[in-house]
Amino acid sequence: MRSPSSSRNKVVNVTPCCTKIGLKKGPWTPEEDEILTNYVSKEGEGRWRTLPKKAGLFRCGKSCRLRWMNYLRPSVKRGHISPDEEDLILRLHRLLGNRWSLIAGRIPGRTDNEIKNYWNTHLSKKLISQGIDPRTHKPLILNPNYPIDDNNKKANNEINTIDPNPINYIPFQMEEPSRSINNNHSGEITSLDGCQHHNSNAMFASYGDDDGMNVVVSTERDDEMNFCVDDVFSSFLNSLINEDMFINCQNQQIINGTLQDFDPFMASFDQINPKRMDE
DNA sequence: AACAGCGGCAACCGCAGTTTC
DNA sequence: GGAAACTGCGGTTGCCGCTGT
Repeated sequence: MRSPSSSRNKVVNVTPCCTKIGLKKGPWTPEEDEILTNYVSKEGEGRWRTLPKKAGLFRCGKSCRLRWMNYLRPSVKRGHISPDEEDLILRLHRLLGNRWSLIAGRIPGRTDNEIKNYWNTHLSKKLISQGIDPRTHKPLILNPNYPIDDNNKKANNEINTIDPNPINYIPFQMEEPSRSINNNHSGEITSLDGCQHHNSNAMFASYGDDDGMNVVVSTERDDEMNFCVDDVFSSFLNSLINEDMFINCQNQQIINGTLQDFDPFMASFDQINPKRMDE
Protein backbone atom coordinates (compact mmCIF):
# COMPACT_ATOMS: atom_id res chain seq x y z
CA MET A 1 0.00 0.00 0.00
CA ARG A 2 1.12 3.43 -0.78
CA SER A 3 2.20 5.56 2.10
CA PRO A 4 -0.92 7.55 2.71
CA SER A 5 0.57 10.60 4.21
CA SER A 6 3.90 11.09 2.61
CA SER A 7 3.22 10.26 -0.97
CA ARG A 8 1.14 13.29 -1.70
CA ASN A 9 2.40 16.23 0.13
CA LYS A 10 1.24 18.92 -2.20
CA VAL A 11 -0.65 21.47 -0.26
CA VAL A 12 -3.71 22.71 -1.96
CA ASN A 13 -5.00 25.80 -0.34
CA VAL A 14 -8.21 26.63 1.39
CA THR A 15 -11.08 24.26 1.62
CA PRO A 16 -14.45 25.86 0.96
CA CYS A 17 -15.95 23.96 3.86
CA CYS A 18 -13.64 25.76 6.21
CA THR A 19 -14.46 29.35 6.86
CA LYS A 20 -11.02 30.26 8.05
CA ILE A 21 -8.44 31.30 5.53
CA GLY A 22 -5.13 29.50 5.68
CA LEU A 23 -6.32 26.08 6.63
CA LYS A 24 -4.38 23.31 5.02
CA LYS A 25 -5.90 20.87 2.62
CA GLY A 26 -4.71 17.70 1.00
CA PRO A 27 -2.62 14.81 2.24
CA TRP A 28 -1.59 14.67 5.84
CA THR A 29 2.06 14.79 6.81
CA PRO A 30 3.56 12.45 9.43
CA GLU A 31 4.01 15.46 11.68
CA GLU A 32 0.34 16.31 11.50
CA ASP A 33 -0.55 12.70 12.13
CA GLU A 34 1.58 12.70 15.22
CA ILE A 35 0.05 15.88 16.56
CA LEU A 36 -3.46 14.60 15.99
CA THR A 37 -2.72 11.18 17.45
CA ASN A 38 -1.15 12.64 20.54
CA TYR A 39 -3.99 15.04 21.06
CA VAL A 40 -6.77 12.49 20.65
CA SER A 41 -4.93 9.97 22.80
CA LYS A 42 -4.72 12.55 25.51
CA GLU A 43 -8.05 14.34 25.21
CA GLY A 44 -10.22 11.72 23.58
CA GLU A 45 -12.36 11.85 20.45
CA GLY A 46 -14.99 14.46 19.82
CA ARG A 47 -15.19 18.25 19.76
CA TRP A 48 -13.70 18.13 16.30
CA ARG A 49 -14.56 21.72 15.56
CA THR A 50 -12.32 23.06 18.26
CA LEU A 51 -9.73 20.31 18.12
CA PRO A 52 -7.49 21.77 15.40
CA LYS A 53 -7.03 25.01 17.23
CA LYS A 54 -6.35 23.33 20.55
CA ALA A 55 -4.01 20.80 19.00
CA GLY A 56 -2.23 23.34 16.88
CA LEU A 57 -3.27 21.95 13.55
CA PHE A 58 -4.09 24.08 10.53
CA ARG A 59 -6.88 21.79 9.44
CA CYS A 60 -10.61 21.96 9.66
CA GLY A 61 -12.34 19.76 12.20
CA LYS A 62 -13.88 17.62 9.56
CA SER A 63 -10.53 16.82 8.10
CA CYS A 64 -9.15 15.91 11.53
CA ARG A 65 -12.05 13.64 12.27
CA LEU A 66 -11.77 11.92 8.92
CA ARG A 67 -8.05 11.38 9.31
CA TRP A 68 -8.47 9.93 12.76
CA MET A 69 -11.41 7.72 11.90
CA ASN A 70 -10.04 6.33 8.68
CA TYR A 71 -6.37 6.07 9.38
CA LEU A 72 -4.99 6.97 12.78
CA ARG A 73 -7.28 5.11 15.14
CA PRO A 74 -5.46 2.17 16.72
CA SER A 75 -8.34 -0.14 15.94
CA VAL A 76 -8.13 0.47 12.23
CA LYS A 77 -6.95 -2.62 10.47
CA ARG A 78 -4.74 -2.06 7.49
CA GLY A 79 -4.01 -4.44 4.71
CA HIS A 80 -5.86 -6.57 2.26
CA ILE A 81 -9.47 -7.48 2.66
CA SER A 82 -9.63 -11.18 3.33
CA PRO A 83 -11.97 -13.48 1.40
CA ASP A 84 -14.10 -13.84 4.51
CA GLU A 85 -14.37 -10.10 4.86
CA GLU A 86 -15.18 -9.78 1.20
CA ASP A 87 -17.94 -12.31 1.52
CA LEU A 88 -19.28 -10.46 4.51
CA ILE A 89 -19.24 -7.16 2.66
CA LEU A 90 -21.13 -8.70 -0.22
CA ARG A 91 -23.78 -10.11 2.06
CA LEU A 92 -24.16 -6.93 4.04
CA HIS A 93 -24.32 -4.81 0.93
CA ARG A 94 -27.02 -6.99 -0.48
CA LEU A 95 -28.89 -6.41 2.73
CA LEU A 96 -28.14 -2.78 3.49
CA GLY A 97 -27.21 -1.18 0.20
CA ASN A 98 -24.69 1.63 0.20
CA ARG A 99 -24.84 2.14 3.94
CA TRP A 100 -21.14 1.91 4.35
CA SER A 101 -21.00 2.89 7.97
CA LEU A 102 -23.44 0.16 8.88
CA ILE A 103 -21.49 -2.36 6.89
CA ALA A 104 -18.25 -1.20 8.45
CA GLY A 105 -19.82 -1.59 11.85
CA ARG A 106 -20.10 -5.31 11.27
CA ILE A 107 -16.53 -5.75 10.09
CA PRO A 108 -14.04 -5.15 12.89
CA GLY A 109 -11.17 -2.86 12.05
CA ARG A 110 -12.52 -1.72 8.71
CA THR A 111 -13.74 1.78 8.02
CA ASP A 112 -16.68 2.87 5.96
CA ASN A 113 -14.36 4.69 3.59
CA GLU A 114 -12.22 1.63 3.09
CA ILE A 115 -15.19 -0.58 2.42
CA LYS A 116 -16.72 1.96 0.09
CA ASN A 117 -13.48 2.20 -1.86
CA TYR A 118 -13.10 -1.55 -1.95
CA TRP A 119 -16.61 -1.93 -3.17
CA ASN A 120 -16.25 0.65 -5.90
CA THR A 121 -12.89 -0.56 -7.11
CA HIS A 122 -13.17 -4.31 -6.67
CA LEU A 123 -16.46 -5.82 -5.72
CA SER A 124 -18.78 -3.92 -8.00
CA LYS A 125 -16.60 -4.82 -10.96
CA LYS A 126 -16.39 -8.39 -9.80
CA LEU A 127 -20.15 -8.67 -9.61
CA ILE A 128 -20.58 -7.08 -13.02
CA SER A 129 -18.10 -9.54 -14.47
CA GLN A 130 -20.23 -12.29 -13.02
CA GLY A 131 -23.34 -10.83 -14.60
CA ILE A 132 -24.72 -9.51 -11.35
CA ASP A 133 -26.02 -6.02 -10.85
CA PRO A 134 -23.93 -4.59 -7.99
CA ARG A 135 -26.75 -2.31 -6.90
CA THR A 136 -29.42 -4.93 -6.66
CA HIS A 137 -27.39 -8.14 -6.44
CA LYS A 138 -29.60 -9.64 -9.05
CA PRO A 139 -28.68 -10.92 -12.46
CA LEU A 140 -28.03 -8.11 -14.86
CA ILE A 141 -30.71 -7.39 -17.33
CA LEU A 142 -29.14 -6.58 -20.65
CA ASN A 143 -28.43 -2.98 -20.10
CA PRO A 144 -26.33 -0.59 -22.15
CA ASN A 145 -25.03 0.93 -18.95
CA TYR A 146 -23.19 -2.25 -18.14
CA PRO A 147 -20.83 -3.42 -20.82
CA ILE A 148 -20.65 -7.16 -20.63
CA ASP A 149 -18.32 -9.59 -22.23
CA ASP A 150 -19.12 -12.84 -23.90
CA ASN A 151 -18.91 -14.82 -20.71
CA ASN A 152 -21.57 -12.72 -19.12
CA LYS A 153 -23.96 -12.80 -22.01
CA LYS A 154 -24.73 -16.34 -21.05
CA ALA A 155 -25.86 -15.34 -17.62
CA ASN A 156 -27.99 -12.56 -19.01
CA ASN A 157 -29.55 -14.77 -21.60
CA GLU A 158 -30.39 -17.30 -18.95
CA ILE A 159 -32.14 -14.86 -16.74
CA ASN A 160 -33.93 -13.35 -19.68
CA THR A 161 -35.38 -16.72 -20.51
CA ILE A 162 -36.93 -16.74 -17.08
CA ASP A 163 -38.58 -13.43 -17.50
CA PRO A 164 -37.50 -10.91 -20.09
CA ASN A 165 -39.50 -8.17 -18.51
CA PRO A 166 -37.22 -6.06 -16.33
CA ILE A 167 -40.13 -4.74 -14.36
CA ASN A 168 -40.39 -8.08 -12.64
CA TYR A 169 -36.95 -7.67 -11.17
CA ILE A 170 -37.62 -5.34 -8.36
CA PRO A 171 -34.37 -4.07 -6.96
CA PHE A 172 -33.81 -5.59 -3.58
CA GLN A 173 -32.92 -2.40 -1.89
CA MET A 174 -34.07 -1.75 1.57
CA GLU A 175 -36.38 1.12 2.12
CA GLU A 176 -34.79 4.34 3.24
CA PRO A 177 -34.38 3.80 6.96
CA SER A 178 -33.38 7.28 7.99
CA ARG A 179 -36.52 7.70 9.96
CA SER A 180 -35.63 4.82 12.13
CA ILE A 181 -31.89 4.71 12.27
CA ASN A 182 -30.40 7.72 13.92
CA ASN A 183 -26.91 8.84 14.54
CA ASN A 184 -26.13 9.53 18.10
CA HIS A 185 -24.03 12.56 18.72
CA SER A 186 -24.44 12.67 22.44
CA GLY A 187 -21.86 10.05 23.23
CA GLU A 188 -24.14 8.67 25.87
CA ILE A 189 -25.36 5.62 24.10
CA THR A 190 -22.62 3.24 23.42
CA SER A 191 -22.69 -0.42 23.89
CA LEU A 192 -23.54 -3.48 22.00
CA ASP A 193 -24.00 -5.29 25.25
CA GLY A 194 -26.62 -3.01 26.71
CA CYS A 195 -30.05 -3.67 25.49
CA GLN A 196 -31.75 -0.45 26.40
CA HIS A 197 -30.39 3.05 26.61
CA HIS A 198 -32.40 5.97 27.74
CA ASN A 199 -32.20 9.61 27.02
CA SER A 200 -34.74 12.26 27.65
CA ASN A 201 -37.05 11.41 24.83
CA ALA A 202 -36.55 7.97 23.52
CA MET A 203 -35.36 4.51 24.08
CA PHE A 204 -32.46 3.36 22.04
CA ALA A 205 -30.66 0.23 21.21
CA SER A 206 -27.35 0.56 19.56
CA TYR A 207 -25.26 -1.54 17.33
CA GLY A 208 -21.70 -0.49 17.30
CA ASP A 209 -20.37 1.45 14.41
CA ASP A 210 -16.77 0.71 13.80
CA ASP A 211 -16.04 4.33 13.15
CA GLY A 212 -16.48 4.86 16.81
CA MET A 213 -19.85 6.33 16.18
CA ASN A 214 -22.95 4.86 17.60
CA VAL A 215 -25.65 4.04 15.19
CA VAL A 216 -28.81 3.41 17.03
CA VAL A 217 -32.19 2.08 16.32
CA SER A 218 -34.60 4.30 18.11
CA THR A 219 -38.14 3.78 19.11
CA GLU A 220 -40.61 5.88 20.91
CA ARG A 221 -40.37 5.24 24.61
CA ASP A 222 -42.92 2.58 25.18
CA ASP A 223 -43.19 0.25 28.08
CA GLU A 224 -44.49 -2.41 25.80
CA MET A 225 -41.26 -2.33 23.88
CA ASN A 226 -39.43 -4.37 26.43
CA PHE A 227 -37.54 -6.70 24.23
CA CYS A 228 -33.95 -6.13 23.39
CA VAL A 229 -33.93 -4.27 20.12
CA ASP A 230 -30.23 -4.59 19.74
CA ASP A 231 -30.43 -8.33 19.98
CA VAL A 232 -33.15 -8.46 17.38
CA PHE A 233 -31.29 -6.38 14.87
CA SER A 234 -27.92 -7.90 15.57
CA SER A 235 -29.13 -11.45 15.47
CA PHE A 236 -31.10 -10.70 12.37
CA LEU A 237 -28.00 -9.45 10.62
CA ASN A 238 -26.03 -12.39 11.83
CA SER A 239 -28.64 -14.78 10.61
CA LEU A 240 -28.55 -13.28 7.18
CA ILE A 241 -24.81 -13.25 7.14
CA ASN A 242 -24.48 -16.83 8.22
CA GLU A 243 -27.18 -18.62 6.43
CA ASP A 244 -28.10 -19.56 2.92
CA MET A 245 -31.77 -19.16 3.49
CA PHE A 246 -31.75 -15.67 2.13
CA ILE A 247 -30.00 -16.63 -1.08
CA ASN A 248 -32.14 -19.66 -1.65
CA CYS A 249 -35.30 -17.78 -0.96
CA GLN A 250 -34.33 -14.89 -3.17
CA ASN A 251 -33.41 -17.16 -6.02
CA GLN A 252 -36.67 -18.97 -5.68
CA GLN A 253 -38.59 -15.72 -5.75
CA ILE A 254 -36.71 -14.50 -8.79
CA ILE A 255 -37.86 -17.61 -10.55
CA ASN A 256 -41.39 -17.12 -9.31
CA GLY A 257 -41.32 -13.42 -10.09
CA THR A 258 -42.41 -12.57 -6.57
CA LEU A 259 -39.26 -11.20 -5.11
CA GLN A 260 -40.92 -8.04 -3.94
CA ASP A 261 -42.99 -10.09 -1.53
CA PHE A 262 -39.96 -11.21 0.37
CA ASP A 263 -38.17 -8.64 2.40
CA PRO A 264 -36.77 -10.12 5.56
CA PHE A 265 -35.02 -6.95 6.52
CA MET A 266 -38.15 -4.91 6.51
CA ALA A 267 -39.99 -7.67 8.27
CA SER A 268 -37.47 -7.59 11.02
CA PHE A 269 -37.20 -3.85 11.00
CA ASP A 270 -40.87 -3.56 11.57
CA GLN A 271 -40.36 -5.58 14.68
CA ILE A 272 -37.89 -3.01 15.83
CA ASN A 273 -40.06 -0.07 15.00
CA PRO A 274 -43.67 -1.09 14.70
CA LYS A 275 -44.71 2.44 13.88
CA ARG A 276 -43.26 1.98 10.44
CA MET A 277 -46.11 -0.33 9.67
CA ASP A 278 -48.46 2.60 9.79
CA GLU A 279 -46.47 4.85 7.54
C1' DA B 1 12.81 6.21 -22.22
C1' DA B 2 8.67 8.72 -22.66
C1' DC B 3 4.00 9.04 -22.69
C1' DA B 4 -0.92 7.90 -21.99
C1' DG B 5 -4.42 5.54 -19.76
C1' DC B 6 -6.14 3.30 -15.89
C1' DG B 7 -6.81 1.75 -11.09
C1' DG B 8 -6.60 2.48 -6.19
C1' DC B 9 -7.39 5.14 -2.43
C1' DA B 10 -7.09 9.23 0.69
C1' DA B 11 -9.38 13.22 1.18
C1' DC B 12 -12.93 16.67 0.10
C1' DC B 13 -17.67 18.31 -0.38
C1' DG B 14 -22.43 18.92 0.40
C1' DC B 15 -26.24 17.51 2.73
C1' DA B 16 -29.03 15.78 6.44
C1' DG B 17 -29.79 14.67 11.15
C1' DT B 18 -29.05 15.88 15.91
C1' DT B 19 -27.96 18.81 19.66
C1' DT B 20 -27.66 23.11 21.96
C1' DC B 21 -29.11 27.60 23.09
C1' DG C 1 -40.40 26.56 18.25
C1' DG C 2 -36.64 28.24 15.65
C1' DA C 3 -31.89 29.22 14.55
C1' DA C 4 -27.25 28.09 14.80
C1' DA C 5 -23.69 24.90 15.56
C1' DC C 6 -21.98 20.46 15.36
C1' DT C 7 -21.41 15.83 13.64
C1' DG C 8 -21.62 11.97 10.54
C1' DC C 9 -22.58 9.88 6.09
C1' DG C 10 -22.32 8.89 1.22
C1' DG C 11 -20.91 10.53 -3.23
C1' DT C 12 -17.28 12.35 -5.69
C1' DT C 13 -12.77 14.16 -6.80
C1' DG C 14 -8.06 14.21 -7.82
C1' DC C 15 -3.42 12.61 -7.08
C1' DC C 16 -0.01 8.98 -7.39
C1' DG C 17 1.78 4.71 -9.00
C1' DC C 18 1.48 1.00 -12.15
C1' DT C 19 1.11 -0.95 -16.67
C1' DG C 20 0.93 -1.07 -21.52
C1' DT C 21 2.37 0.90 -25.88
